Amino acid sequence: MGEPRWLTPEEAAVWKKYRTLRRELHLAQDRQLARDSGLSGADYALLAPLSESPEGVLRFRELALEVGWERSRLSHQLTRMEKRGLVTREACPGDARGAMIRLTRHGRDAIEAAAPQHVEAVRRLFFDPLTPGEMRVLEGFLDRMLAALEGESAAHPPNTSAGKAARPGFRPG
Amino acid sequence: MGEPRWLTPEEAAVWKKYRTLRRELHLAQDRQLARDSGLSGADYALLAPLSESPEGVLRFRELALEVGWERSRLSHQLTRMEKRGLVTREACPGDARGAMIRLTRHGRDAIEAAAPQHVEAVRRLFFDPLTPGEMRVLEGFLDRMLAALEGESAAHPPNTSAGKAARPGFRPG
DNA sequence: CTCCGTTATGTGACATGACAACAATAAGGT
DNA sequence: ACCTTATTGTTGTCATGTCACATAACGGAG
Repeated sequence: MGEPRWLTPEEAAVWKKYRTLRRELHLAQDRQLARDSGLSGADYALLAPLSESPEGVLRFRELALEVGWERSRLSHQLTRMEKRGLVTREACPGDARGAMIRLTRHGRDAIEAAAPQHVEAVRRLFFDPLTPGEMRVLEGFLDRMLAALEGESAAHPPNTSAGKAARPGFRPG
Repeated sequence: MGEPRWLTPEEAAVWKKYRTLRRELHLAQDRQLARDSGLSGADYALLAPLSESPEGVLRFRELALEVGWERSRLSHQLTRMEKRGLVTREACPGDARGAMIRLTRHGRDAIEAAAPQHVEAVRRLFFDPLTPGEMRVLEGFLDRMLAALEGESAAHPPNTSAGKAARPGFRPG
């Protein structure tokens, strides 16, 4: 092993800014959601795809694929949300192992009340500072970085991006 | 308040990719560190600035400023690291409130063993997929997004609305 | 010097999330 | 049918991180 390819000062600065942005943006959005609607970012991430599904119901497996979470994380989060009356679990017809996750009336009310202000926050903090040209550049290296990640741990997390095309709409979290 | 500025399909796709990248990159790096050196990302984040300071000592306040963490988070993490023998706490000369955080021998060994492989991972996953031009573009909007975040804590009206929301995910037009 | 607002750090309670081990069911080969 | 393997979810455990609050010491105004 030779000398590692240390970061240049410029690279170190960018890396530090990236990590700061990641932390602060995440925090700002969680706070905005909690303050304006009493939901956590995790709640919103799950309520959004559920609210977009035809009947407000998704199979556990489908929801996991949609949000790209590990199963245990999803299961824990659903347990917490079930306790708060946001979703319910039902048996899955045709597969006794499966679980259907259903949005409750309360859950739908919550996401619908939360969405406008949350979208506004995403715009203000993320898209408004971007020019259209920059957004394309951004998408380009998001794609390349995600591709680089695929090779990293071959069998670990469920891969969300490569599957179906994104539906028109909004799924923050 | 009128209709929210919902995300376009392109924006929604970029936003989803960004969140996926944030999650997967963070996870990949934590795993790389844990596997190769037994340190967590939080450990590394604190050991790095400590190891770069002249004596391997920083005042709590300086360390907090350096990494940008909340005080309580830093305090908790230092307690855990102290238990594992990575750092020690000492009194601060000249200010009885202060705490000096000192890297132990074990802590220095750990960060020095971890650094080469970690830097290599950062390169592979973050910088290698970027062209030099893209890196400058990236830095530009990192700066602008960070600036947008600064204004956030100041002005934000409490949740006055509860007005009826459009279906989350439904994009008008 | 005393009062008092500010600054510096610590703590407890709780939500979140990763990992590994488990239970149950489905699927597939022989 | 039988045995083996893969899929689906769930759970325990532990590290992390946030919030609200507690504590102590500094520093300036009177």
